[in-house]
Amino acid sequence: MTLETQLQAAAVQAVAVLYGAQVDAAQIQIQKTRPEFEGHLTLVTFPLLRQSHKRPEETGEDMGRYLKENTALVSAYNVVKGFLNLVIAPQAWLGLLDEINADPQYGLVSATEESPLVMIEYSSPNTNKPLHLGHVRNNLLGWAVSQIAAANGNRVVRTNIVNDRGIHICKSMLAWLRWGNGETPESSGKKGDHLIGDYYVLFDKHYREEVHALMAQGLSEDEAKQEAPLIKEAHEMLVKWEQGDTEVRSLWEKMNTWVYAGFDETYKALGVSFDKIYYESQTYLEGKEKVEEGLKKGIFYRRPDNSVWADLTGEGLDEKLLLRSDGTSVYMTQDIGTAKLRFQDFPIDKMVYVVGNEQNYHFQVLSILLDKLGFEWGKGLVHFSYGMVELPNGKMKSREGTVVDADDLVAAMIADARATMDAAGKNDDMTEEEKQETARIVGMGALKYFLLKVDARKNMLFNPEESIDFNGNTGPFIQYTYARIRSVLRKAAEQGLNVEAGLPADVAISTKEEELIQHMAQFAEVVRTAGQDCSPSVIANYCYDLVKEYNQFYHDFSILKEEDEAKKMFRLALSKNVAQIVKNGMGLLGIEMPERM
RNA sequence: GCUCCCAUAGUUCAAUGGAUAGAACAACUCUCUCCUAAAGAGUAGAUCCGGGUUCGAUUCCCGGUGGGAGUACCA
Repeated sequence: MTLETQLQAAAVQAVAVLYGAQVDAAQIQIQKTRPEFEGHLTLVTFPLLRQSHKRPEETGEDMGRYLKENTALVSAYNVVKGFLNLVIAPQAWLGLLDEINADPQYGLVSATEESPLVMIEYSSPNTNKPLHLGHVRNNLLGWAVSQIAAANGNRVVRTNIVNDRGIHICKSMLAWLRWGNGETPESSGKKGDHLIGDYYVLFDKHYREEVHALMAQGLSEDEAKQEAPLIKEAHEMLVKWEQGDTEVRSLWEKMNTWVYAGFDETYKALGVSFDKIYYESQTYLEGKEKVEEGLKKGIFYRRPDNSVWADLTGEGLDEKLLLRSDGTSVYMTQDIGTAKLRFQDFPIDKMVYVVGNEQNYHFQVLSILLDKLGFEWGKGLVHFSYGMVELPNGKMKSREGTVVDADDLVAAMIADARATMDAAGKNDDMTEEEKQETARIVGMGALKYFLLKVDARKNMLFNPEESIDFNGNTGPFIQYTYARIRSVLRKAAEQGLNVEAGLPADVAISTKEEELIQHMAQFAEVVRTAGQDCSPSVIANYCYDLVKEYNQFYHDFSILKEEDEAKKMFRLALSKNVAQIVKNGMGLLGIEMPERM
């Protein structure tokens, strides 16, 4: 139990005894004491005035006296206006550190058989082009959210819905047939997803030429876009695909295989994985069935042109198309089908979709539709909506060639980490493999931390130069502190000091050390709140704050040269636990910690 | 047009309705005989505008202004 919750409980009791009133624990506001005042934790008395019928200062005095006399937690207090500053007793700090020290998983909760099952969908790529920076944010957020959910005692199923069918795939296929000369990943030396992406771009280039030519002949832009021979051919190919044409299907399968091999490499580099992958080619028919079912039940209606719609004007939204007049399915139909299959496969309690905020409306509608169709978790589905990643010179636009490719980015980050390491020259005794592995951990740590420290909901700016900065609020700064602590602990072990043996029972601790323990203990609460809000950025900023605080502390003295044996052991234990907590926290974000760097 | 989101130092980001709005980067000063200086200490610098709600507002509500997204028989 954290200090805050213990204090809250005691304060509830105090109010009952002093004022004979019942208050909720949530009504007891505890916060960290501002540095300019004496104390560790501060109780805000304003919310209690209704119960005490006294002025804020008097209420603070009453509460402070009660807490000091009746609990072992508080050793002193002072009142400033409506704020009751509490000094926590040294023994309480030692007890807390003991608690943290005893549990390497401190703050993390494991799932049991009865835990809620949370399914998290993320990544969800199209198979016609390689992953870019926007996907990277999605993948890293998805992974972090799933880790945090698991650390909050949920059973987690990570899932991916691959958009492997549709007109966009046909465009790549057509371009490859026409201009590819049988090129393969092996023959070209390109990653499969990049190869297919190149043909997608090639299609677009020729298609636009055709459109321009037609417009020169007097057609309007819309007409030209529809009448261009290439797009007509792509549509024909899509129809053949739907009919199961063997030639088209086998080409489609071949090219998808290339793309998946490419994606797997990227996923591996990003350190993400999935428990269950769904493919739209397998779910879109299910969606049609479900829509027909809804039609029979009268939830949806058919228009004279044969298209099927849902009327959501009662919910304050528009009418939404579910099946085209030719009977083919749209995006929404597929998501309904995927939901159906997932529900068959897993006893889902909660569904989380990690998808960009440009689809807020889509998920608002999906939630209502799933609910109408009888999915229990439909109403409560969570759209974990994240903002776009912008570049200093504007948005990423594939047509303008301003897309940041995921693989290029990963390679650049690792190369840069390696260059920085080599320049620092502290790794001269490492083998080449060790150097490369450390560079990978640090480079990826920089990238992941940069993307995860920002509130997911907000659009963010990705400045390539700043992202590879290793100073300040960055992943490598945190990793560096970790590596330094590990170094100290190694040296301590060489001197025969056993840090694993419990804490010294009796040692004088400084104010800074108390604050550090307080900060560490907060980790449990941070993980809990981050889990409720699905918020990786909260974890990231916590790790940074803790490490920054430790660094200030660390420079005040030399641990291994400390004369007092008990103090030395205490400080080693403190350091060890800071490292452990930071490692756990960063682990939730998918960021590894190097033993050396 | 309609709907939704965002607005904080020069820049990138923080702040369950709480005390004097925190960091980092960039700028300017200092600190390596020292467990890893990829560090630490210091100086300067901000809540878009106007109302409201209350003990108290960056936070909640209303109205502006400025940015972004959605509004397709695309996915």
